[in-house]
Amino acid sequence: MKDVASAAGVALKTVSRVVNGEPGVHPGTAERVREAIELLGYSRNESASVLRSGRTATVGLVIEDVADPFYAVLSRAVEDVTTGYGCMLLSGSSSEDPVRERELVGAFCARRVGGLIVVPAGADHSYLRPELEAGTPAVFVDRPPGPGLDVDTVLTDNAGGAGLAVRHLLGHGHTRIAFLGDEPSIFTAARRLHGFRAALGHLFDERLVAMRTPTPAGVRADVDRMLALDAPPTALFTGNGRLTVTALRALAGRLPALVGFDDFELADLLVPGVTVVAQDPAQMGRVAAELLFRRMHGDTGPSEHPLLPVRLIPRGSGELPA
Amino acid sequence: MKDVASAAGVALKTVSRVVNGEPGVHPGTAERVREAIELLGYSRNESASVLRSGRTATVGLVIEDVADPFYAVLSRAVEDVTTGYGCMLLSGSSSEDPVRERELVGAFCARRVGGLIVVPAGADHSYLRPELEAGTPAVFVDRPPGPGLDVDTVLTDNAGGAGLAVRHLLGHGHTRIAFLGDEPSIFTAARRLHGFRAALGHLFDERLVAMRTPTPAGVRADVDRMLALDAPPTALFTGNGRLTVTALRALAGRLPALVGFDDFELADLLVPGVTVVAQDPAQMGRVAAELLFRRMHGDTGPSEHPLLPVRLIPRGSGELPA
DNA sequence: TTGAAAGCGCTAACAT
DNA sequence: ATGTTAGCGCTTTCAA
Repeated sequence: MKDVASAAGVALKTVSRVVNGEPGVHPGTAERVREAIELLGYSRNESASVLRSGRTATVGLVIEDVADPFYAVLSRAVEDVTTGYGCMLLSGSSSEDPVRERELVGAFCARRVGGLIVVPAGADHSYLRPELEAGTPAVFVDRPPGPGLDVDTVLTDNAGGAGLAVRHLLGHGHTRIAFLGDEPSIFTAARRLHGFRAALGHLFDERLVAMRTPTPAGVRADVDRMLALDAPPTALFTGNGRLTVTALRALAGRLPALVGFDDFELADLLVPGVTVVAQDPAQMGRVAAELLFRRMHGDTGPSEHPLLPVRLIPRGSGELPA
Repeated sequence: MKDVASAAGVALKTVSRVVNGEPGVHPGTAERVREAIELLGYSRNESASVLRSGRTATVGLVIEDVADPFYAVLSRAVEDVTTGYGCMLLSGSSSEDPVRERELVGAFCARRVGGLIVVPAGADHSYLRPELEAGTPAVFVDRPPGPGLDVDTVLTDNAGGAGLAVRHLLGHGHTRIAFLGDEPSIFTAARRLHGFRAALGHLFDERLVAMRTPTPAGVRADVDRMLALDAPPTALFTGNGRLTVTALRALAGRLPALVGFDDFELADLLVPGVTVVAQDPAQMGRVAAELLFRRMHGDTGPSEHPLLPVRLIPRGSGELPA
């Protein structure tokens, strides 16, 4: 910057003004400065800028796994909003590991991000309190924070969606409906089980519930066990997109009626088409990012907790008769 | 840091030593410092550290679109390697826009990333030369840089893969094979067309080639046109994952034999299963990231250009008779 | 083993 | 419209 200033024959501060688009610079002077910048290949040192001004133009995003289409789409939506506000996105995958989640948040805070969007893996987020009090806003997405933390959340109507699926299957004559879900320690899995159970009422049967990390072998074992029961299920509700796909493979032709939570590409091209309760990960990302930017721009109102709706998309598998 | 120092009764520099794990600090002193850090909730200001030391512990990744499974998986692989080296990942989607690509690279350089991994959207990368000369290494992935830039690249054997697909279809008796590809200005699309043409030889027919951004309406129009020819194609080669899926929808039951470039989830569950020439985006990300870190660690050998192999996965659609 | 002082590149605050 | 000065929080260099 010093070099640019002397090349353009102006003071340091004038270069700073041009670089930051601040008003009060003669157009001719600005032009000379820009030429010098071009000539010298100057690029502003963001670290120095952040250090001095305290402003970052960067937000941090912690998700579970970018390679998961759900989070990939969510990431893209967050990125688009972020870009619209002239900011960059730092992001990382926690792989469902609370330690990694905390490391990522720590690394983001050390880089003085202006705000955080977090899909939490852990159940205790008290480590975030100092940052929140220091003025770094955070929005929790898909799952709420641990107890005692009053932050904005953007969640899906998990229980309602599960209820939708169950009522759809009941309406097609099913009374033996099984639930395949992720580990119950995961918030969304627990909420979906809750909605499933509530909608089934007295038809709920403990033996038709299996919850675990969806490995092919594990899901196959669960499916085999259930199909071998005296009164096997005639319908299946799968608690997330990965589970739906894993279950379809495990079923291998023995397909009972099936409704899955989460939409996925090609669900319409399978035979039969897969009926799903669809969330909108892009909307989730957009809503969370817009909320974060409102906070970053000084909105100090009470914390907000939008609940995003889901919709059932019938495609065939959920309309098979009992 | 100053507060921590006075709380622990030591000098600033000692705190710095502890924070950075530098040797030559009495264990007892270090412990006192750590307690003070814990007590005050201190977290190191990365911007100040970068400003002074010049080191960043951050790398930048420019891809086309995180929401695309191919790039999502590649991102994750890059992230994993990056994390292994104790670094963070800044990433952004160019949406196939050269201007955006350049903006992203500029933003990363302003943040003084230690290195860049770029899936280029543009055809001119001379803007990168100052950064490269300033010592920021770059690795180009999936597509090479514009002319005149001597950087490492990690590419897939696009032409070879297309040849593999064509020979597979020829082997099943097809002589009228159509090619649906992305815009020819995209490197991979051009290379795949090249391989397709070379493998077909005199059987190549201009009328059986359509290249464009794969919108549902556009692909449908192409497919309809080709199927209406006097001598319609009996087999189809689709030039990337998105195209394969879009074409499957457009075909809607009128499926000729089909081999697609790029594997995709559920390709095995469709009926018939979709035969593909599979790339390995995770390997691509890993190879590129490892190469970048070697450069960041001072390897100044001649630029490298690994060509990643592909493999044909027969699943049914590519084995349909002519 | 520990500390003091200088300065990284920039912007805020205050001149001119 | 432009310039001067101080200092952001850290690491480097050198000294004790």
